[in-house]
Amino acid sequence: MRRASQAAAAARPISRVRARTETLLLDAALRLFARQGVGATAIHEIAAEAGVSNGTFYNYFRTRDEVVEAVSVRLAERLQEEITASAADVTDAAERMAIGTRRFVLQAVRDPVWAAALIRVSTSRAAPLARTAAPALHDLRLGRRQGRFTYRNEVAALDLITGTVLAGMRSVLEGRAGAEHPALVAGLVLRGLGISAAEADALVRRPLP
Amino acid sequence: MRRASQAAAAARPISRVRARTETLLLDAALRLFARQGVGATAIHEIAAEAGVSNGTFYNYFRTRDEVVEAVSVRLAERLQEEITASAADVTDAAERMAIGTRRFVLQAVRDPVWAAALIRVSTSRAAPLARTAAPALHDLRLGRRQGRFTYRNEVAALDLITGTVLAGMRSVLEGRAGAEHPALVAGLVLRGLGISAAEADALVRRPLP
Amino acid sequence: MRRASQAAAAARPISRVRARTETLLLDAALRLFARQGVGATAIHEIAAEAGVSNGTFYNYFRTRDEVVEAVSVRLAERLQEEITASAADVTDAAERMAIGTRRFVLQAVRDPVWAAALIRVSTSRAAPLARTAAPALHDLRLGRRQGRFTYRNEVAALDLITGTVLAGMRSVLEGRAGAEHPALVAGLVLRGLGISAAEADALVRRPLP
Amino acid sequence: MRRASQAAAAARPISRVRARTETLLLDAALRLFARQGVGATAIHEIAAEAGVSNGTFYNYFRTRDEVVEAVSVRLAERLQEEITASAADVTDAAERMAIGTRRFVLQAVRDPVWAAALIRVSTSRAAPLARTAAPALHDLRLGRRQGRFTYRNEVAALDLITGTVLAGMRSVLEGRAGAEHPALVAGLVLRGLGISAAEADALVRRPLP
DNA sequence: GATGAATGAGGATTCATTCAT
DNA sequence: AATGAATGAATCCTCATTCAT
Repeated sequence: MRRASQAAAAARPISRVRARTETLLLDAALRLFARQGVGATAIHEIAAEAGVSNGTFYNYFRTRDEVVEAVSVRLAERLQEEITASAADVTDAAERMAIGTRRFVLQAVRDPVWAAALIRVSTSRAAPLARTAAPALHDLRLGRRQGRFTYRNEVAALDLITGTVLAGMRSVLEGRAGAEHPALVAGLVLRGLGISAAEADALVRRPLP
Repeated sequence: MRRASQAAAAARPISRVRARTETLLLDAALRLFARQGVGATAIHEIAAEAGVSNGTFYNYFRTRDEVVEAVSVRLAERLQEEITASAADVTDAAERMAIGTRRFVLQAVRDPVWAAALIRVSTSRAAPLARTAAPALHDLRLGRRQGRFTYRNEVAALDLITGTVLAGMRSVLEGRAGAEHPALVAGLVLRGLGISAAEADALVRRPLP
Repeated sequence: MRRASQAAAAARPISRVRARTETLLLDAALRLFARQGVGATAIHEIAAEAGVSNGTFYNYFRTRDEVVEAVSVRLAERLQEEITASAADVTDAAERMAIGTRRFVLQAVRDPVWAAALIRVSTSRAAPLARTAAPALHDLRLGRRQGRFTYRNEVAALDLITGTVLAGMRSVLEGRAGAEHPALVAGLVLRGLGISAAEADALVRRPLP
Repeated sequence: MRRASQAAAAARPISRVRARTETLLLDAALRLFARQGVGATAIHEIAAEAGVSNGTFYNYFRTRDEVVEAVSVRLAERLQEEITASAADVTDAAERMAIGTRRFVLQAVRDPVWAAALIRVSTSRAAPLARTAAPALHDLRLGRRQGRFTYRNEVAALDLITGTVLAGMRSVLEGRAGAEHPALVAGLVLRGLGISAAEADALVRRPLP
């Protein structure tokens, strides 16, 4: 991030109208990606869903990939806030993990559109997954340092976490899961990371912050 | 009109030529799905890859979804054989699970095309996943009856198994994983299902049958 | 019609099987033309409707136009028989016309498939109309010689006859007409040709031969 | 956001450009339907004839049937004007009929493209015929109330009028008819409706308004 | 004679993108 | 900033026709 670009940005403050239209477009894209998937969503549909004209889209994004990218960033940002807000002052890695995994699956219950978009986007592009998984990786390492988690390989442990959580979200979206699903999924992940069954149970029963 | 020909006509014996062309098309589709994903593969590409003309495709499949379906079935069938052959006379559910999960991830090492296609297809359609997961479900239930696995919810346990294995396969395909990955992934899954770390380690070290 | 071709035909008498398959194909084509129109009927549909394979069609007709032509001829031939048989020994042109026009419209009641095919074919090609109209033209001229019909122009008079009869057939096919329609249509045509209303009425009430 | 623009947006004011392109496309379609028939006209031909690109067509019509429908409406509209303008202040139904039928056939002489399109369209779809025939039906009923026409059945009488006129137009288009054809056809129709030959002759000789 | 697999030209349709207003 | 008309490449799909068996 160079000074110059910052200065340029400062020089032409984004107008309120422009910001609003961009939000309309991003929200529309997110809804459609969730509903129909990334590949099946046409640009004119996004424009129509946002209530603007076809051409307006191109005042904001140059290509379709650019919207997909922007939507991913937006999804990731919401995640970050989610994670940060939830577990800011929790220091035990196991507890952090219990919170994070449950929040994700819970979010699929609360905001299926968001969850569907996350799944859709994360299966269509490899990049954003890394971004989304960053906090998990952080807690994983923390847990090992704290002697809470025992695992031989970081990549495999991340597979356990991200794979199980994503599958859990899908189960929620497809109606196979009950209200307990966030806790159940979190419990299995914790056991996989070496937490005893009893403690895992206890951890996932604590109220979410 | 002889009996034989009548019977033959009723059975609609698929001609050798027809069977061969269908195989060419399915193999071509599988390769392309693996390489580019389902959504990004045009029908004329499949035809070209199979070395037949554009129109020939439509003598075999009516729509693109129909090929996707056929490819999934084919992938699932290969799995079934794989699983069945590998663990036919293993009775301990934990050992069966150790075999099955390792075989899947190992298969991603050995046949990346197959693995990529499986991942691509399983994220683009919900249906075939159930088919693929059937043996896992069987072993899961068996393990509970045998007192080997402890889990509170079947759906969540399946999320653990399928999610982790799929993520493990992705890690292999994307070059993040080493030669041990099949065993590592299997070990984490077993621990998640309640097997002790020590025993899980032992189970995933046994040579594959 | 040259001797040579007759001799040739005699030399290779059309096999019973061949004649039968041709009939199957022509009947199938006629049904489909009636049902869907000439333009919307694919050759493989004709083959399927006839219960033979795709390629067999081409053992009988070289192009699609050839079937259309053959169907028209067949339609015209049936007409000729119809007309000839019905009015063979009727000498009064007005009565012949009363019979011919009624027979056509009546045929639409009795064999809607035939009628629909005739309409479909006669609007898609100009040629067969002339063939079909030949007997009407003959009776028209006869009537003038007999002093029964008064009209100033032959083309216009033919327009009256063929136009009204075709429109009458359409009304029958489209369900707008009752059982009396053949007689009603015939009566109007006769009056148009100069027969008094009273006599026209009497003529179209006579039983058909 | 001003009132005016809101109202305008609600009314969706068809832009001048849009209206012009639509006219180009409709005119092009009409010419091609006349020249080659409805079924033999490809959409890219219409676009080319109109001088616009292939895709532009689809900004105006969703399917080919939609253009056919639009062309029929357009033809029918022109008819209405024709009829209305010609016979606005003629009260005698027989005279109105003499005018209407002659105008139609005359129009085939003057604007063969229009006439060919009308014939092509009216034989390919049933619906618009009703629209076109509406004025004829009106005059028919008027004539019966005035005691000018005698006919037993309305459907049959309409068959006489529309059938004969269409056949007359075809004769004109196919070069079988002379300059008198409009009057000749009209005369035959009138006689069919019960007008005496002498009076019919007189009526169809009057100059057209 | 019959079969049906293969062909490929041609038509229908979609959609990302440009641009003048 | 927004509009929406126009574009044309790309894809899907159909179907008449050929030909080896």
